[in-house]
Amino acid sequence: MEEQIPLASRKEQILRAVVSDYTVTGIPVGSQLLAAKYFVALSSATIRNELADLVGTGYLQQPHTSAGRIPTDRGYRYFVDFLMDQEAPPPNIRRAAKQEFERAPHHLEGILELSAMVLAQITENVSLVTAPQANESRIKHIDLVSLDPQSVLVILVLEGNLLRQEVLPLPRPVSQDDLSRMASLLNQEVRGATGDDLRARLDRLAPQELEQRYIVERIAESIRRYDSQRQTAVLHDGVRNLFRQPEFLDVSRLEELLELLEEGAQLSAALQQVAFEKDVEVIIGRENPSTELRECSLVLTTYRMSERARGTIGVIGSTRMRYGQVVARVRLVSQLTSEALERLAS
Amino acid sequence: MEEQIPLASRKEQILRAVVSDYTVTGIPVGSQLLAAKYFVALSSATIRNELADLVGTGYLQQPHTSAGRIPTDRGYRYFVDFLMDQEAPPPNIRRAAKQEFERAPHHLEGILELSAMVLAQITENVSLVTAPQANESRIKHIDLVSLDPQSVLVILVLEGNLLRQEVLPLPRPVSQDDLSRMASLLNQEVRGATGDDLRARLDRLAPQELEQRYIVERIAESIRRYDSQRQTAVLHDGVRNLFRQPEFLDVSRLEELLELLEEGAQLSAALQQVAFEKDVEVIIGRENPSTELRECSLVLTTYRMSERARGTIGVIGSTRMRYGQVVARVRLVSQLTSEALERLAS
DNA sequence: TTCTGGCACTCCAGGCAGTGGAGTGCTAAA
DNA sequence: TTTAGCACTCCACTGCCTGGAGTGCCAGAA
Repeated sequence: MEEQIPLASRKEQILRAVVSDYTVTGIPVGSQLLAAKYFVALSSATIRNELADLVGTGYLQQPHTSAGRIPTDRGYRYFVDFLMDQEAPPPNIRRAAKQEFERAPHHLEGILELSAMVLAQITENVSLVTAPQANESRIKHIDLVSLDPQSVLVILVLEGNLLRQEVLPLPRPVSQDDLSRMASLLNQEVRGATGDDLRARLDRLAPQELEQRYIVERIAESIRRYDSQRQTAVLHDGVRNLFRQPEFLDVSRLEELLELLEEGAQLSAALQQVAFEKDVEVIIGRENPSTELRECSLVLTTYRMSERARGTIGVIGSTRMRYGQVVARVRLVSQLTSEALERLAS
Repeated sequence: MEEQIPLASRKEQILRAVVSDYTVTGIPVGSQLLAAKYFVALSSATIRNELADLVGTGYLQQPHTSAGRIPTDRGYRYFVDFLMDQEAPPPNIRRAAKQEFERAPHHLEGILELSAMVLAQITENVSLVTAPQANESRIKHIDLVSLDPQSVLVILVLEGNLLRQEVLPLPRPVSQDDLSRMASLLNQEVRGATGDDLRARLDRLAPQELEQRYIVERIAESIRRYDSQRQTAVLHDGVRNLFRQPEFLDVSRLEELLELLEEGAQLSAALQQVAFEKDVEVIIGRENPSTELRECSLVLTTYRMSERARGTIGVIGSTRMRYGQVVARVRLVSQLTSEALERLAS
């Protein structure tokens, strides 16, 4: 990351105007337009001089000689770091989002899906949400349901009221009554345990009964499998928003992005790296480690479910996005998500 | 549906050749190509005469005067009804699909997602799957987990090992022990009940305890809400397959279809209408009730979960698709899905 | 009657040139 | 330091042309 030398005030104003106008219209911004719309006191020639400087220092670029200017990644970066006004979401949007969350389901997955939906809607971009990371799932409750004498449905309630199920064949027939007894025994013992805890306490938990040992082993395995799956899953919503944007008229760009979304693993890696301390993080174009994302920007932040458990939420879109608006709205949804999830934690 | 008058045999052969070639290459088929590739014994002039007839009777059309022929919806229909060979999926595809299903999860949703994924992959189109319809969900098991003294997590296991959860506030504190007792009581009573059953038997089930009555009421409501939601949900997968097809180079067509997919309700209506008796149903272009789908074909069939419960599974894509191949593969996945689900039923 | 070779015709895709306009850089004067 | 003026560049758009693919039709062959 190279150091940013502050620009002279007027250059800043011009950069801001170019970015603001371009992010809204998508048309390269010329000196005459700037003079007429943003700098009535100045002539277009003066502005041309400044624009030429800004191109020289790498904040702006020209698609071709006789076109207006558009921001470079560096220009966006400067804008985001120093010039951007966070546009507080208008009251109707705020209200609508809140209302959606009032009717939120009482479980993790439902809330995350809702967040993805709302975020996509109010930012008019593609939203991304990961499940809470950085901690292992803890068991809240176990239930054993007999499907037939030789197989049992194991239901795990994890933190966040997350349900997980697994069908296990049994080495020998066990009745529902026995299963129920086993379940209530386990419930007393394992509340709050992680997959690793279970495995460690295996001998203490069930030295006697073969079935019980077997079931506990499989539960431990299931939780750990789930935890590792969860690391890579990235929810998304709002692909249809991309079609409205001229930069995605080129189908190959759309395809690239869609593959990334349906694939997920690469994105996941990018999202992991969002620092928890930071407020909202903006990653612009080529700043992105992955080359597929060189023309995309990410606006990311974290939400919290509990002291330890945090996840990433944000937006992916063209580098030409209304950063001020998007940042504020990502923050809004992150906050609503946190509130909904903290209500779950217990 | 107008009546189909059988075509003379040679016309049929030519129609078949046009459809076969066009569905693979996407290039309008000319008389010379046909003569060289499919009808060595005939001259291109002869074929031209037949082609002109087929255009006259509405089976083929010309994009413009000096182009080759492409099938009309009617041409595809005739092909599908009378000419199509079902191309049995090659052994490696068959095997790969089977393998995927061997590792299928043991619950309805997971299996349906898997079906959508596999079907999209092997047909290289967008797959559609609805949950089983035409019956109300039946309760298999109930569990009550105390979250805090004043709220309870209700877990329902429905047919197909489908989990449903609901958090209920309690009018007054109830301990986990009481909840467990209540749950085991309910389990004995309600196994196999539908939402309506519960409501009908409410007084018999729980005349005494306020909490129990309240919980049973909410369970009944939850199941019925779920049943009605389920009617409209349509899973889909494989949107990225569309990008490879030249007909979707036009972004607006993609957008239309994607909106339909993310919206879901309209599609749902179309899928409901698939007759259970029929084998595989093919709906071509304008045959479709919805105008958004006038350039799309659907290949649909049903899968069965149990005697009463069936769902719809199939593919949506451009009218130019390889019907013979797609039909056979939809049938394959439908069968694998049925097998996986019937293993669940108990 | 059916098929076929021949031929004139149609239409599209792609290349090419011309044009108007938007926007620029530079220079000289205010 | 700003600005008016001007020559210049480049793109987007249009019209034109051309080669080629494919056609329809007709007259003669089978």
